[in-house]
Parts: sequence; structure tokens; C-alpha cells
Amino acid sequence: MEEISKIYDPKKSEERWYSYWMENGFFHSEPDGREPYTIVIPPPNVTGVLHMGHVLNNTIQDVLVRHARMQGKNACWVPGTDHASIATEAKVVAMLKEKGIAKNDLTRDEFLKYAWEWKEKYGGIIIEQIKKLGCSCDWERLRFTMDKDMSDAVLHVFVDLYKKGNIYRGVRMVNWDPKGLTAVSDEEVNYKEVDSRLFYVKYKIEGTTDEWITIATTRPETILGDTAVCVNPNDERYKKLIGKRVIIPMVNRSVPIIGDEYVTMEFGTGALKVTPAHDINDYNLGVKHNLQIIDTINADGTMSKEAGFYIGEDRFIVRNKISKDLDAMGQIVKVEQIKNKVGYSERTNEVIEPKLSMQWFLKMDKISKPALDNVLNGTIKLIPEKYINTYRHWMENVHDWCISRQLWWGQRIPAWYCIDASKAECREAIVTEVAPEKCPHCGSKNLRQDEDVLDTWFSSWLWPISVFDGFKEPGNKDINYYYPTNDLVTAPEILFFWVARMIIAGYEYIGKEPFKNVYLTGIVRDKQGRKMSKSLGNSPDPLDLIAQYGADGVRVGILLCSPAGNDLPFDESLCEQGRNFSNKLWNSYRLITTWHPENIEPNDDALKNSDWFKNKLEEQIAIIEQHYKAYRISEVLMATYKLVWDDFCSEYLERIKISCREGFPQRIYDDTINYLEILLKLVHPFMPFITEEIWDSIRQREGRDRIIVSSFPVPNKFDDNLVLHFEDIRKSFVRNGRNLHQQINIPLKQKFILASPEPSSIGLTVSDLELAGVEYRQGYTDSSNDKLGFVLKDTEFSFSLPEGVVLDKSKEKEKLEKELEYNKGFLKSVEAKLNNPKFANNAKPEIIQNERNKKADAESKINALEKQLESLAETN
RNA sequence: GGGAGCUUAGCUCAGCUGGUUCAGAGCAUCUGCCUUACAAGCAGAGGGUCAUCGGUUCGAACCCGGUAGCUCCCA
Repeated sequence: MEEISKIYDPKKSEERWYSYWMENGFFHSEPDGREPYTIVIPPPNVTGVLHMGHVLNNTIQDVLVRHARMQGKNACWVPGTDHASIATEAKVVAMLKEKGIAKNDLTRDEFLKYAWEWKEKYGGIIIEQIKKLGCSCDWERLRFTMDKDMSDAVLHVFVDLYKKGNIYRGVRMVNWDPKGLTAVSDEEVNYKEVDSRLFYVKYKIEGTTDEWITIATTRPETILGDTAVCVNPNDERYKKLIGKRVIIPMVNRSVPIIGDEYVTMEFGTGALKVTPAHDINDYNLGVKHNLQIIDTINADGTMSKEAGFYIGEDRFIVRNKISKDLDAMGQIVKVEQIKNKVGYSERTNEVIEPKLSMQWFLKMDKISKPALDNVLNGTIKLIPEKYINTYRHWMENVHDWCISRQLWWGQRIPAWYCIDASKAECREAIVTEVAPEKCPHCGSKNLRQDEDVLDTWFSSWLWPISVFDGFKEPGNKDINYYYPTNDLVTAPEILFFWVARMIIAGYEYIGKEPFKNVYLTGIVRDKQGRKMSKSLGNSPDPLDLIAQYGADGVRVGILLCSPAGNDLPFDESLCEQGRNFSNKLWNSYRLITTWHPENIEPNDDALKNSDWFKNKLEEQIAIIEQHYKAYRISEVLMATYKLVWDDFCSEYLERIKISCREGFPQRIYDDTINYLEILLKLVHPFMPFITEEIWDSIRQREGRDRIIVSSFPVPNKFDDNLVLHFEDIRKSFVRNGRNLHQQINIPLKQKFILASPEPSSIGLTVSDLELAGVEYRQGYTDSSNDKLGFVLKDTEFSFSLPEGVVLDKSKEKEKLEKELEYNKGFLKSVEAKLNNPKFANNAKPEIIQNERNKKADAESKINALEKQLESLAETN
């Protein structure tokens, strides 16, 4: 026999089996007659490398996919990557900068050439890393959001929605990222509380020599763009000033004092400076009161010509300068330290500058309606359900979606403008998938395409449709078969960014939901509760972990404690636990290989042990199935873990070792192999590599006899009483026997002597006695020996001590008395309940019966304890 | 400022329709063990007023209300 290592070595199996599965097409799916099971991957960013969040997310998907595949479904997991406009463009710009090339020196085409080169070089890294995790994606279906077909779909949808009147272009206040030089959506702005200075600045009332009104602002640099001062018309202090004018300092512009109830009287001075070009609320006021709009800040965050002062200097430098200058002019009344919330770009972490600009928008009100309804009515389930509230709140207050980005990397907006514009109609954008040759209104060939690209989410919201070419070839074989997909596994952070929008697109374009279940994972945090991130450097490299603990170990580690929707405080020791579990499984297999089956009949003990485990297995298979149905993945894992470790290894194998010491019957051997194979199947979705490895080693396998495509165990009927009897009698007997040994501190090898009852009369077997440290001697009577005992159900066991061992009676007595007291108290409470007429009248019959049983149990226990105490007293 | 959620063992969490699988699991801790598959292991043990106050009920971790603390979303 070949020597098998004491320690499982994951590296070898991982290399061997992943390529085996790939080469033999086990991951690939084509439509056929079976029920489909489909997942589309949340496409990771091409700039990304695998982090713990990906590990969690992809492991869950792989567990679901492998489970479905073993259930005989046609499992298809479509992988891909996302072009991530802002992040990727930022990386490429940084890379060019290192080479001494500025983006502005390049043409759009030249830049895109570099960007594609970058993508080819680095865009596949994360895919290779996902493979290392063991993910069974259908790699033949790998997609990228900027593939030709995918981009065509994006343009098609843009044109279609434009024609339906859902897309419009407008001047709007957007969240401008002065570093990324692009607008970002509301959802991409993180508000952080920061320490700021609140400047109180006085403006002179026009036509007076010394009358002033004092405003408060955290952004004095925007004073240059002020076009009004606003007060609350109910404010007695300022009421009379409405209609007068004030002089803006430095620029000496005369602007009106307007009245609007929008102004909070309590904040600052109750007088608000209005800068319509640089604040969303001020902008709305400006529209309402028809104010002038002066844009004083350039796209890069420096002051513009219109500002008149500090031209070309950064807004934050100007903030300091202007406050000093205003102070020198005697216009600053005071400065306060306050905390306020400032928006930062999620992409570049730059302070967001509200800015007016021409953008493209998607109207969300009507189009989002089915997406709300079908989550509320349960067509699409969110797991856990608590996210429905959040989802509804967002969908009921949905804003139009700003879909343009001032970038080059991405799908360029398919809109052209007539430069000559000789007719009025020419001013309207020409929106079409194919570049137009001439202006349809004036015939001019002088056309210019919109410079902007579409938001990356505008491609990923089509993902579940476009990966199956649902736009290119509507109603094709794949889309009909795989759509709607089954499960989507993603982070709650992008419930709105992505999930909601995919649902919207699904109903708009297919008329059906894109997926049936959305499993929302938690966020992986470090021990201190901080989100793991590259910038904090608190995330272990998953590849290092895999090298250390094996992919199987890491997969188990990350899932051990991560119920849906809850954050996971990650600790490397979880992976260690996963690795230890691999090793346990490995050693159980190793043990079996040491057995040499013979053609003999099994004894009663062996048969009983095997029979018990068979039933235990069935019981747990049913529980595991329930957990799967409820998407309680970590509970599936825990149930499987305990079944393998506690029930199979610690109970079954240990007992079989005893049962078959005199020779190993073929039948028990076969049973055990059968059990191991079932267990391996249960474990496979979590630990694909080791299970395939052991599966392969157990016996000669041909062709497609691989665990990855074996059939997942389904629940069968089992004998509930047998399992209960094992727990209540056999296992309890062992536990009690061992406890007694430990309590009086004698080793298990020194056996207690049981005279009655005859063990087999209550179903105890040889292995029970041995594990409990007990021997049976029929009719043994030795009154000189001390007695010990316990009660299981209504059977009393009384043991004589091994010869030469003396009992500490007072200790024993104390213990028994304590137990007696507890049981008496318990009996009292049960009796009180039963004697309460209200309980008797209101409670269900089975509840009452239960209480009666409790009473009977307690009574027999008390009886037995009293007897034991008596016998202790007698021998005294 | 508006909305939602959470609070159960040292840690992370289960606990479905109120009643024996109601106070649980894993990890951690402690005590014994190198027992012939595994010390990456084996056998045991301790640990909780279920945030808090009140209400409903024969009966509350669970249902209702108040309070405190934490988290997230929106502004």
C-alpha cells in the first residue's frame, strides 16, 4: 500500500483538478433539456486585484453553482470584467504620467490605444486569481463590458431610450470631481464630517454709508460669484431689507436682497449669500428668483476669469487668501470653528465641487416602477429581507440618473451636433447608433460627436441581458434558456448603483426580472471593525492565504462566520480552522485506507453503529437541504462541518474501530466508503479540491465519474427514534461514564462494573461500554465496593468501582444533593404550571402533554437520586 | 433634520408561527491526555437577568410602547 501523508497537501490537488475540470469542460454550459441554473458574476473592475470581498462573494457563488450542478441542473456561471471608466482612466493617466506623457498631449484615439494596451496587460489578473479560488465559471463565456457586442448593446439602449423620450440633455448642477475632471453621480459622493471655519462677512447695503448685512459662509471664495443675499421673510431682523440691494465685497457688484422661506433663521446670521453656480440649493433659489449665474470656478478647481480675482489659483488656496484679504478690508466680523459635512469623490477622494454643466440624464420615475413593484411583491427576493425597506425608500425617491462622464475610456455617447447649425432644428443632438454622414436638417457634413462617455453602470445595468447577446439577437437560444438568471450575489453597497438598475433594464428590455434572488453579502472587516481596503493596508492578500491554508481552507474560513447581509470581521484563524478541517477529512480517509476488509459477518455492535450513522446522515441531509433553500450558506457549512467532524469522525469511526478490532467485515467497509462518499459530496461545494482528490483516490474512476458532477445527496426517510435513542441513551451513557471517571479522577482504562441492567436490553453495545469505561458482569455483587450511578430516561445505572478504588463520599453526596435540589425545583415549576387552571384551559393539548412528560421524568429522576443517596448513606 | 435596522456567552452570530430540539452553535478560555487516522489532534468543563424600563398573556429572547447605545441610507 502506498504511504499517504499525515498532512493534506492542497497545492498538488489544486493544480491537478482545476486544469482537469477545465480540460474536460465541466464548467461549460450549453442550453439543453435540463433545468438551467444561472449566475452572472458581478464583474470585477479590470484595474482590480483580488481582495477579501471578492473571495467572499465568489466563494458564495461557487458554492451555489456547484450545488446546483450536483443537483443535476445545467449550471452556468458567466464571468467577466467591468471597464470601470473613472478608475481605469485614472490608472492609465498615472501610467502615462510616469512615462512623461500628459493626457492632454494625446488625441482621443492615441489615449484609447494606451488604455486598451493597459487593459490587455493587467485586465486579466483578477480573472486568474478567481481561478485560484477554485471558481467554476464558464470561462468560454468570459465577457468584458467594453467588448464590441457589449458596447453595441449600450449604444442601442441609449438610442432606444432617447427615442422613447427617457433620455434628455440638460444643464444641471452636478457633483464635479475636479481631479477626475468628470461629473460623478450622487451615489458616488461620500459625505464626511470635517472641521471648517465659518466666516461671518458683512456686505454693505447699497445707498447707505454704514448699514450692513452679515452673512455666514464656509466657502468665502464663492463670494465672488454671489448674485443675491437671501433672508427669511418671516425674520423680523431682515424683513425690511427685502427689495434693497447690497454690494458684494471685492467685486463691488450690486445684488438684490431676496426673501425666501428656504432660509433657516437660526443658522449663522439668518442671512444667506446666494451663489447659484456653486451650490445646489443656491441654484434652485436662483432659478426660482431668476438670478444671474456667475461661474467663478474652472473645471480643475481653480478660479475662472469670471471670478475677477485670484484667476487660475486653486479654490482652497483662494479660501485662505480671500479670508485674509476680506479681513484686511474690515469685512470679516468673526470666524467660528464648526463641523460640517463635505462631499468627497468616491473615485479620487477629491472634494466635490457642485458645478453647472451640460449632462445627459435618464428619467427614472416611470422606468423604475416595475423594479419597485416586483421586489415588493416578491417576484425578486432580497436576502436578507431587511434590505427591502432600504430598497423601497430609494426607489420611491429616485432621482434622474446622470449618465454622462467627462472621460474617454468607455462607450462614447452616440450623439452628434451640427456645427454649422443653419436651421433652428439643427441645435438638437442627432442621436443614432451609426455615425451620421450629414445633418438631417441642413445637410451639413460638419458634425461633431459628443465628447463624453457613458457612466460605467450604464453598461453593467445591461449585464444579465448582454452577456447572452439579448440585444444583438433578441430571443436567441441562450437568452431564452438562461434568462431570468437565478441568483445574484453582491454587496449591499451597490444595491442601487447596480442591482436596482439591472432590474429596471430587465423589465424594460425583456419584460422579466433579471434574477430571482439577490443574495447580499456582508462587508469584510478587520478585527478592529474597519473595512478592509488597500489604502488602509489591512487586507491580507488572498493569494498568500491560499498558499498558506489552501483554497479549500480559505473558502471555508471566509464562509464559516458570514451569514447573509452581516459584516464579517475577518481573522486569519478562520482560514486555519478551514485548513484543519481539510486535514480532518484527509485523515478520515487515511484511516479507512488502513482497513483490510475480510469476508466475515459484522457483529451486532458494528451493525448498530453503521445503522445509526446511516440515519444520522439522512437526518442531516434533510437539514442541509432546508438551509440551502433558505440561503443559509454558513449554516449549511456548519451542519456539514459538524456532521463530518463530530458524527462521522468522533463518533462513527471511533466506534467502528472498536467494533471491528477482531477483523474488518466487508459489509462495514462498504458502508463506510459509502458514507464517506456521501460526506464528500456534501462538502464538495465548499471544498472542491480535496473532495475531488479523495473521491478519485477511493476507487478506480472512469470518464465523468467525478465528484463535481456527482449527484448531490437528497433526503430519504430515516428512523427518527433510532437517532434519538443514540443521543439519549448510547451517547449519554458514554458521556456520563466518562464524566464519572473524570470526577473521581480515575482513568478510563480502570472500568466501572455494571451488574444491571443487562446493556443490550436497553440497546447499549460493546463500543458504548468501552467508550464509557464500563464493563458488564452479570450478577456481580460486591457490597464492599462503593457504588456510583446515573439515570438515563427512566433507567437507573449503578456501578461498582474497580477494586482498590475508594470513593470520596462527601463529595459524591454533595453532588447528588445539588442535582436532587435542582430537579425538585424543576418539578415544582412544572406542577405549578399544570395546576394553573388558566394554563390547562388555554394551552394546546400537546403542550400540556409535554408538561406531563416533564413531570414524569422529573419524578423518576428524583426517585433515583434519592435511592442513590440512601445507598451512599448505607455504605457509610 | 427624515427614514431603516441592530443590541443574546469574552468574540462572531443562530434562535422560523410566543410553550422540550429555549437559552444554542462555532471560535476563544480552562482542565486532563503525544490513546496506533489526525497535537492542524483526543476527552471534558466553565461562561448569558437575551441592552434597559414598562405593557399584553396562563406563559415573552420572541408581540406592543418608552429610554439608551451602535450601524446604515437619504438630506
